[in-house]
Amino acid sequence: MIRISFPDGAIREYQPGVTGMEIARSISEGLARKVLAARVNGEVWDASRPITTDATLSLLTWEDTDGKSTFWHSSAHLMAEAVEAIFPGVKFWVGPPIDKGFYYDIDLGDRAISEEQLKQIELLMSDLAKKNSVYERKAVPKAEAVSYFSEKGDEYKLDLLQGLNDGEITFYTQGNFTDLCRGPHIPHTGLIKAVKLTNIAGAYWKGDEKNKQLTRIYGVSFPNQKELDEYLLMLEEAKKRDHRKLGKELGIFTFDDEVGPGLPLWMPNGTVVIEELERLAKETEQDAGYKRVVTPHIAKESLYLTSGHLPYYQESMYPAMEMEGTKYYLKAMNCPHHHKIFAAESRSYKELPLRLAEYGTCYRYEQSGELFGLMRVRCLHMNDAHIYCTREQFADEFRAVNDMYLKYFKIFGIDKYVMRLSLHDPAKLGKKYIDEPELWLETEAMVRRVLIESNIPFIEVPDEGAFYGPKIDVQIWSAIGREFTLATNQVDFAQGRRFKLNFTNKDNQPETPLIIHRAPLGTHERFIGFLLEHYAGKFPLWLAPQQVRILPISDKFLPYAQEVLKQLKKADIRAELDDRSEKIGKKIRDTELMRVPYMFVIGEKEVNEHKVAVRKQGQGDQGAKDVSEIISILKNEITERQ
RNA sequence: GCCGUUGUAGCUCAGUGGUAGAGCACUUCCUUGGUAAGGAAGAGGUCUGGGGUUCAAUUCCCCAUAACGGCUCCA
Repeated sequence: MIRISFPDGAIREYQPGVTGMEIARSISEGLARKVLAARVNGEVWDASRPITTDATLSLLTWEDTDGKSTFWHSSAHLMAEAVEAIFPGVKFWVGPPIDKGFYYDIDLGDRAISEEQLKQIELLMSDLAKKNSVYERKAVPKAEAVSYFSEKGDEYKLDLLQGLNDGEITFYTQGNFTDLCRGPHIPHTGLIKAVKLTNIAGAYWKGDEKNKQLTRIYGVSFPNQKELDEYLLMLEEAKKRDHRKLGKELGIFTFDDEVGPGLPLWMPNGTVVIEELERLAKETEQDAGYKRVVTPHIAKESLYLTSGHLPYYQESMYPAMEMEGTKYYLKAMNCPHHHKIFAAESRSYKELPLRLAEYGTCYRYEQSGELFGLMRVRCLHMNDAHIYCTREQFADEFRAVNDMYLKYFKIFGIDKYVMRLSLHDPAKLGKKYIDEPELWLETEAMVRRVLIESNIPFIEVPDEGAFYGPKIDVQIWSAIGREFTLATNQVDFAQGRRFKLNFTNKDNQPETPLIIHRAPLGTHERFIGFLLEHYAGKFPLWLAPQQVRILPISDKFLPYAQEVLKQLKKADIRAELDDRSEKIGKKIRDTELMRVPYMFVIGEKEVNEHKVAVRKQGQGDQGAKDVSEIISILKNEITERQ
């Protein structure tokens, strides 16, 4: 007998060779029907795979992340079976589960899949699922696997096989489809009750743009129709939060073909948000000892040769313009300009840390296919600053920058993000990374220590650093699930030297400062795009382009409404008067749709009592208040940035 | 940049090988109504741009361009 330990601590004995499914059945039929896979000694297995030794066991269902992944992986195989039936002779690359669903990369030869055919594949998948085909696992000697795929002429699977050793190669077969696959899989196709193929896209083989492009089909599947319906509904809801849609509806920004792709035009409402963000940044930076600077949008070629950005990033910069025989570039980053301000005067250690801040305008020639609403643009305004400090000052400065991030995130209620510490790869020193092995290790350790001491959860990723030093990125996700770096905090021990920056230290010796690049609010573009989605267009009062709209019930009350408007403006509250001859219901609806936080309804009663009927966006009538009283409430809410 | 899809009024979208339509928005008039759409009339389009096929192209084909879905990239 073998001893099986369960997650609840129970230990039961079974015959050697018992399967996860058999154990499930011994517990209850209901459980057995739900089991998708089994975690045996920490490894996810087919529920049908025999267990021969003592083991810990968790039975995985749809409720488990690994259960879901297995389910989607099996769904990818089911899709492949359907695709192969409709397009005989296609070749498959890989078909993994992803965050929400699965995909399969397919070489269709010179064929293409139309939307209708996608529907057809989806229908066939449902039919095939109903056959309850079992996913059968078979261990195959490498030679046999190679000859199988050689015969098929499948260079993709042969390529996969190259990386595998004899003895670890398995095939899975369900219905008419056999695939080289590590597994595991769910018991049978009948568990897949609802399928939706979401989109078709091109994807480079092995993710390398030099390689051939395969066709990728994305899909998602569920154990019942209800969950699929809910998922589709959720997607619809997410689309409503999309900053591109909200930005248009709320008059925040627009694009124009004649201006150019990726060059946003900020409309009056969006400009208000920009100005409020800048006000916040200026206040915060002033408190933190920053000094503001302003630099031009262009610079001579030599500046970027000194910085090292040319030629490495030339492709991402707008082409040079030539003036009197000299090349000028639109700036893609502010740092070289700031370094020149540092270099403009002789510096003493007494001046450090020197913190130079600028909402700098940068232009980057992002690839056309990369542009994405406000999140990825070609003209951006960075909440940029560079801190020049000594090595001794570094940790404190870095910590202060981190504290600033957290302060901002609290104001905006940002809690869904991941802090990512990007490190260098020692093998690429001198190539991708500046060749300063000790400085790398030293600064990485400093950064890591600051994060740990500040109790900030973070993940570490190797080989993602900037060429001049390690960095911390704050990763966020857009409404439709795309990942972006919202803010960045970077160490730079390279550019100080490149620009021959130095300060005179206590020993009267020149010393190169360490530099911190930081952009806690990222760029106006990405940050406002993010905020639109984060707030679903409902900006807090202090950020709202329009804070109050006055809604007279009839034209008779316009004079009093004008009076109230005057008082609001005097109090520096962004207010407008809806003086259209519309009914109050209509005015309220329009104001609600524009997400104006406060409405002041004015009728006969309010005029007589010298009040306004306050209505809050999304919350309805709040009762009548004295004008001066509500103004002081709003002023407080604005000042506190609630 | 690559693969795929799309481009019709300010917005959302119908539609057709014989020079175009709806709703909302806009203008004017009527209405003066108490917490999410009052009524009427009107104005508004080089059907993304350029070529081609055709007696005739917004519609079919090609190229360009932009957006969208991905891939790649992201200082």
